[in-house]
Amino acid sequence: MSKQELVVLGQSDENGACCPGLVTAPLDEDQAAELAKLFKALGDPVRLRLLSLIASRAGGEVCVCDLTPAFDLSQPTISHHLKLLRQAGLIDCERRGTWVYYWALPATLDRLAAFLETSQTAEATA
Amino acid sequence: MSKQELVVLGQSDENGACCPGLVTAPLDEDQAAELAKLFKALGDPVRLRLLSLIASRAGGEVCVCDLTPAFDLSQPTISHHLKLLRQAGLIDCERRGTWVYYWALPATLDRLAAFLETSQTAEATA
DNA sequence: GGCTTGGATTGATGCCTGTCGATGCAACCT
DNA sequence: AGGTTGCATCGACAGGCATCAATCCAAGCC
Repeated sequence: MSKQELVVLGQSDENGACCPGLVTAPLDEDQAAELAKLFKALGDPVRLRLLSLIASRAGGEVCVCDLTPAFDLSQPTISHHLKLLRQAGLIDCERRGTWVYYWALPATLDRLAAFLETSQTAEATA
Repeated sequence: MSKQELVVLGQSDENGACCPGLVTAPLDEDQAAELAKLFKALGDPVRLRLLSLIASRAGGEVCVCDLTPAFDLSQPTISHHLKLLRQAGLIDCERRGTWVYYWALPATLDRLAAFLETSQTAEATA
């Protein structure tokens, strides 16, 4: 059948869409290594909560001073986790005067979501 | 809009849909811990490749004997990774005569995908 | 200038985890 | 029964990682 023909679509690899989708085709080592980095960044309860705190924020931005007290951890530890999330491309930040603000990067999240989706909802109308 | 109304649906917590979605609301510690376990399972290149090999298989099943030679790793190591994927609920297996066959569990993958999706595509018609 | 406060960085420490060789176990085959 | 093959388990080891106290830097304030 043409099943294998279809898959080739999504993997342009140029814009960051990356990777054909988990169900679509086996990953090569490079793709797997890159995606693993992202999932590893999500593989910690503290980072997940941090990310959800940031991503669910109405204004789209959160000051670190609002994040730290939400955890029973030291300030350096929170800072460390934020750094990992940022290095993974899941969030970004900016210093604005005294405070540092973080926000989520939806593109990375959606990319991972698309990768995991098994029922390829062919929403790619483009 | 009714955006926030829609999301509440999926979080029944009874069937495994779990968790309101990353962008929707902050996670509590239990939700974060449970999801982190899943993402941690995905946070390794070898496991990602294993999962993609299994999930993309036409028949839906793969014999371990087909998986092991695809890696430059010892057989116990592959077995170890398969065990972790299975404990995470991402795959399951069955011994059939001499060989053991693995298959993917799409429900878990779709659940994670739905959790990560930022643009809640309200596809939950059910 | 000094002081204070918000965050990031550093270094150290203990745990977790990926890997392997060796072994065990189950199923097939003489 | 004995031998062989496919996988899982065990024990050990090395590297990675989460955490903290101490420190440092930047920005505001006196």
